[in-house]
Order: sequence, then structure tokens, then C-alpha cells
Amino acid sequence: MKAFSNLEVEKRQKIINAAFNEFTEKGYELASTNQIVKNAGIGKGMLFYYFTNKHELFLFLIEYAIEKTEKEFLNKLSDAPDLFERFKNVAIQKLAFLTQYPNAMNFMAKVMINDAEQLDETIKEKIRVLEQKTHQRLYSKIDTDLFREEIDSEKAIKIIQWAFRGYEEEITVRLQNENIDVRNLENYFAEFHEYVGVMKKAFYKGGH
Amino acid sequence: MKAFSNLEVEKRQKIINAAFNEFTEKGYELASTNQIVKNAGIGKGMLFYYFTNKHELFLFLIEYAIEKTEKEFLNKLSDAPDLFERFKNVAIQKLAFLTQYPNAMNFMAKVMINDAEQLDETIKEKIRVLEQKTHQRLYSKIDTDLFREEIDSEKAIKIIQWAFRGYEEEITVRLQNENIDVRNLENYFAEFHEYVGVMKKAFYKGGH
DNA sequence: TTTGTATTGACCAATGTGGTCGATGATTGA
DNA sequence: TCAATCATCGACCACATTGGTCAATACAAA
Repeated sequence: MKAFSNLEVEKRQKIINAAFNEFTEKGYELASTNQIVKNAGIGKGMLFYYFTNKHELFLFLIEYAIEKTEKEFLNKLSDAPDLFERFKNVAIQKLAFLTQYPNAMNFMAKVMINDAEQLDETIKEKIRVLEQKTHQRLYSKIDTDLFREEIDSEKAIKIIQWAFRGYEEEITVRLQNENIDVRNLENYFAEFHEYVGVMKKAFYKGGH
Repeated sequence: MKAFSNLEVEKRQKIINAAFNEFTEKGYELASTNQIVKNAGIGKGMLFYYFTNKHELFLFLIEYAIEKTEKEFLNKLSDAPDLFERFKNVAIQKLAFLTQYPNAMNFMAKVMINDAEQLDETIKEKIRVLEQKTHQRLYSKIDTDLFREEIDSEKAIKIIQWAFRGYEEEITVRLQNENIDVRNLENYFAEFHEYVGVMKKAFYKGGH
């Protein structure tokens, strides 16, 4: 345990990433420690020198993902009252987080859907707290006066949220097919703003 | 092969469903024929009596899913020019299809994402054709005059599509948590229409 | 040189894999 | 009624993979 935290950051990160990938792809039961050490480029013995067994590795990854998500993503979110400003900020922070901690978010998502039974109550509680904090950061103190009067702002917010998620997924697919070209990211942001513009016209006052 | 198609429908369906589930959950490589026969309630030998091996079973499932999707879902879709009428119809047809062929759609989705390398070119071509037909049924001859002039209708359509998908996923989650109560489906449809109402006000003319 | 830590991969028993096959019911046709 | 065919099972096979161990090192510090 001490040994692992004293590793050079690069090596540490390579192991964490290999583990993230394996657990995310196959789930807890089917994830293979052999695959993890192979992809991490370390000998089999080392994994069990750092972590006493598969389960402890798994728990470490969860704690790690929770902590990073909170400190490096959640706490950096904007609290602008304009819903779209807030969501635009979310997109930016998410991109930054994903480049620094790839797979951490996917891992968390997969865990919560499929491997909940592996978690004891204290970790489940941490996850619940994180979810609640996220929800609060995202949706509290939104300025609903910006919405057109005849529109149910609560439902509108849901719709907008779904649209953002849909766009995000579409971008993810595109980036997997084409090879990620950093120069193109500008195009994506331009397109992104166009979609935001359409939604503002649709839901906000003054687009009449 | 002949043997399998001559089975009583109920038994046939139980096997198909067990196989759908296993392949959807674990992907082609990790899917276990032992699990399939256990969940299907048949002896190990029978699976290889019906299908010569795992791969042929897999191919059969794909052909089956493609055929059913086309005949029992795609061909029944409405071609109303009003986007919302069309999408409301999609929701209804999808629900009907899912109750009759659970997991067929999930299976197809999983296959296309993860197991594309298992497919030969003729099947890939069939899938491409199905995708293209689906796209055409969903989006051709939409009446864009219904949209407010100042709104980019093409982008609006995308947004609406994402919103429908988001709502669908939310309902799916809710139905998994609560136990499915058929009486509640009416409530869901009422809620569904409210969301449609909000979007109509937002994107269509005459919501001034 | 000695001591202690990092590192490896061959090795282990256990489990699971896709697939086979001989035995046994069940159904049919003559 | 008897034989032949079909349907069904699960024990069994060789093989691959599993999570985890450990004796053997290499290396660093003292």
C-alpha cells in the first residue's frame, strides 16, 4: 500500500489506467488481473505486492475515482445562474477532467450500474453524497426567469440536460471513429455554441 | 437447424432470450454457452444440436434481430409529417416491440458497438441497410414549416431527438427500480405528452 | 558484505471453456 | 408390436484462464 503510493507518478498512472480499463470493460467478476498487469507493463507479482488482492484494488480505484471527481471536477464547476453558461462550463470542465483522468468517469458509471454488490455501505454512502452534491452544483439557483413564461421551466431544464448529454455522446462517437484531431476541437466548440443558440432561442425570453 | 425452427414457440423463445441476454451482457467472447443453456432450461447437448457452434448461434441471433426489427418495428412506423406525431408513434411502436421481443434491440446495439469483428461483410451490409432505412423512416419528409422561422430546424430536430432518447432512458431506469406497474404506464404517457407540449411551445410556431 | 526492498514469472489448485458422445426417452410408421 | 428415428440430457474431454503465491533474484543503501 505504502509501496504503491510512493511509485513514480507515471508508472502509478499506467497501472491505475490499465485497471480502470479492465474493470470498465468486463465488470468486477470478469475483469482479469492478468490482463491488468500485461497492459500496465508490470510483473504479476507486483500487483499483489501493491494491493493484497483483486478486491482491494477495486476498492482503491473507487475511492480514487470518487476523490478525483470531487476535487478535480465537481469543485471547479461554475455556479452561474444562467443554465446555459453553467452547462457550457460543465462541458469544458468535463473535457479537462477526461484528458487528465481518462476512464475514471466511465469506471464510476459502470460500477454503479453493474457492480453495486461489491461495495460496502460506507462506499455506497460516499457515492450517494457525490451524486447529491453533483445534482446540487448543476441545478440549484438556476435563474428560471430567463425562460419564456409559457414554458414549464422544470421540464425545459430536463430537456436541455438530455440534449447536452445526447450531443456529448455524439461527439464521443465521432471522436472514436475519426482519429482525435485537436485542431478540430475548435470546430466542435463552434458547433456546440450553435446548438446552445438554438436552445436559447427556443426556451429563453426575447427570442420571440 | 431444422430442429430448432420446429420447436414450440415458447421454448424457442426462451432459448433465444437466454442467448440474447448472455451476449448482450458479456459480449461475444465472454458469453458462456453454459450460462445460456442454464438460463434457457435445456441440456448442454441441445444447444449444439440446434446450432453447430457458438458462432452460428451468434449469427442466427443477429439475422433474427435484424429481421424482427425490420418487420415488426421499422415497417410499422408512421410517416406523419409532424415530427412530434412521428416520434410519439415511435415511442408506442418501440414499447410494443420491446414487450414482444425483449433484448433484441439491446443486443443489436451491443453487437454494433463491441462485436463488429465477428461479422462478415454481408451481415454488416444488412445492418447498414437497416440503419439507413431507419434514418429515412424517422427523418424524411418532416414538415419543417411547423418550426418557428428564427430556429434552425435541422439542429432543432437533433435536439428533440436527444430529448426523446433521454426521456426514454430515464423511464427505463425508473421501470427497473420500481417494479413495472402496468397501471402506471398511463401516468408515464401523460408525463410524456407534457414534455412534448413543452417542446412544441419551444420549437413550433404559434407558441408565440 | 550485509541487509532490506523491488521485481519477476513460473507455478498452483480451482474453475470455466466450447464442444462431444453414448445412453436413454419419446414418437413415429409399418 | 417392433424397429427406427428423433429429442434430450449431462458427464466428460482437453484446454485455457483464473486469483494468488513464492523462491529467486537484482539493486540500493549502509
